[in-house]
Amino acid sequence: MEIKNPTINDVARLAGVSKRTVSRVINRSPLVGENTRKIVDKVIAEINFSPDKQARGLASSRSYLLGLIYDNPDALYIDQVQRGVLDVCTEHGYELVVHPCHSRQTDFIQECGRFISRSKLDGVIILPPVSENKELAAALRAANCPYVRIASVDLDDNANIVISDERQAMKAMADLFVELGHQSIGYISGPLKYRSSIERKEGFLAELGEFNISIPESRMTEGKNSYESGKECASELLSRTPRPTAILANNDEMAAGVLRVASDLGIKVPEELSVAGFDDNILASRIIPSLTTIRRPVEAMASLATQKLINTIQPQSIPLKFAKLVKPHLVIRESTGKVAKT
Amino acid sequence: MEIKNPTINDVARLAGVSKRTVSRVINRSPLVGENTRKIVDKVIAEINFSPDKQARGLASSRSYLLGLIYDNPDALYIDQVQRGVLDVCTEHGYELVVHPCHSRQTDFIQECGRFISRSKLDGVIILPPVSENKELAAALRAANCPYVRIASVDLDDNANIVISDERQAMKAMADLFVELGHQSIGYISGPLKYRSSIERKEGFLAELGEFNISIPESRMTEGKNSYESGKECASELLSRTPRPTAILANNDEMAAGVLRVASDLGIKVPEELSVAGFDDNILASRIIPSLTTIRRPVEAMASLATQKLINTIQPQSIPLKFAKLVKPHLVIRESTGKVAKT
DNA sequence: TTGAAAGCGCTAACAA
DNA sequence: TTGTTAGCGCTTTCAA
Repeated sequence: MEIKNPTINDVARLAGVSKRTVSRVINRSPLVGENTRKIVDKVIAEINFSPDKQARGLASSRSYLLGLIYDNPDALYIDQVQRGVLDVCTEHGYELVVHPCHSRQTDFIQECGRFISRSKLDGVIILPPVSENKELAAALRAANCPYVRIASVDLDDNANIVISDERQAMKAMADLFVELGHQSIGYISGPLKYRSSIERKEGFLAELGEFNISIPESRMTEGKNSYESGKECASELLSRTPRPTAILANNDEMAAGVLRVASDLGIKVPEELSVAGFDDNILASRIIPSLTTIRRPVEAMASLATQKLINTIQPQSIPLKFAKLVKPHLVIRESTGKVAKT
Repeated sequence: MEIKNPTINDVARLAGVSKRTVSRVINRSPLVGENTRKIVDKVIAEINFSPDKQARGLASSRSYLLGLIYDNPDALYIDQVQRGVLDVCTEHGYELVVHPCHSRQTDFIQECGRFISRSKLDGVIILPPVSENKELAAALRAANCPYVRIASVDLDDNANIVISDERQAMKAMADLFVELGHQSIGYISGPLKYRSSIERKEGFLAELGEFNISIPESRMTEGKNSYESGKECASELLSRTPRPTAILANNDEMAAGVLRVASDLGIKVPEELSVAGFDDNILASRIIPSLTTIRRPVEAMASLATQKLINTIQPQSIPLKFAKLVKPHLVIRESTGKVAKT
């Protein structure tokens, strides 16, 4: 009792009702008789009908497509996000269209706009660091395009953002450094044009301050979050006298750069130098010595963001305990140890 | 002279021609007068019109959506592929929908079918190791869904596949091992249910054979391509007497496992043990010692696959020198060295 | 609670 | 070379 490509008309005919009624059943309208609904549902199941997205979209000006906008070189992070997003997407009949972009590009905002309009995306999820871009958010709001940002600072309404409390995580990292007895600490920040870099730096410094430890300017450098820049910053910090006994980098890539420089200089980690990063990317657990770092619940954040987005698109479709803040946590491995006794 | 949401009707009216003619211009039909075309193009530019994908799709039963099917844990690989695909996609007005899947799942084929039909994908690109799945390819062919596979062995028509010549690359790796003087070599293969694992293994062994070097069964293990299984296999191989002076793993993840075990056992790399992998993923260049490995031109392969796919969907749209075979190449780093003199 | 009919923006037979 | 006219499969006024 199957039909090749069943349409709403087939269902209507077979169920002995009108198209309109079938449409109501599909869209869970409450204005359908208990009995009628049953009959229609039965036919739908029998001929294995599922509504055509394009037709639906054309008629209702929706696409059932969500977009993912990012300008982030960390492939592992992207991959985890995609999986988290897709989990929720498929569950609710949405599909995910990816869009790596170049936020430095001059027509970046328009370019994103074109991306959204050319496929009539129902909404987008924006990853850091693009998520910090005010202009983009403003353009999206102006274009009436639902969006959710994933970020590390609170820069939007609850419905439009998922935040990881990185300040709090850095506090834990500072506590660890203190506990291990480090006083002479080097810090490699991310680009300070990003709020997240500032957030992490401030969180770390503030907590150290609680223990009356401060980091002089000469032991703070600004990196670019890349492996290469991690190496450059590490070379600089490790040439200082006295040499820091510990270095914290804004991410694992740069921390890997620190490990490399230390190895080249014959400095033993963690005996002579403790090193830590942020992200817990694949490197962190594989590198030798394995890296103490901070892990964000990336997939969970992505899922939450997607739920919020879908809830904006079709209100009340997902009953949510809409947490806004997610807690990263410290992962202690081999690269950190007690400061050497003098 | 802009219109809020210009449609084909606006263009037709303003250009003083019929809808049909505008449609012809949009679709580059040759059956349009030189003059008419100019006028229409001018109007299109003036009011910034771009055809609605959904409407187009509904009418022509196409979606301008391509799918990416994979079941591969290497995030970096996926990321590179996505970028390669998107490069070509956007250029030709297509969008990319991602679909990580579970090929062990029993209803895997149907699940992919649903993915394709629910968004009426115009075609899909399949990554290894799913790309080796015969059933999937057969189902796609039966469903008349254009596809291109990325693989390491020739298992389809030229139009449907892009191959990396991994056998050839493994030959180069074997040459290196021989050149460095290794005779006692350990090998960690990938799961031998995958053709690519077999291909790499055979390529390596065959070339060694050319130099009258053979690897006894006791120095060959079958890994699962994971870091953990790399560690297990390495423990096994390194407990053999005499100990191998070199170990080649089917991928970088497992090679990283070998480095870890060697480090734990106090075996110096490369002085006492040479190690090499395959993939050149992010680990390879960051880990200490950095890993000798093989790099495939992943982005280029992905772009080529996409061009082939689009060419299948709309014949002759891309003039192509349709290469089928792509050459990976050896990347020599710190983890390999001359065998220790006895 | 249900149905008839008019589109959504585009493509594609068929004519002219 | 160009236009007329139906739809594609669905949603949605409006009326019953």
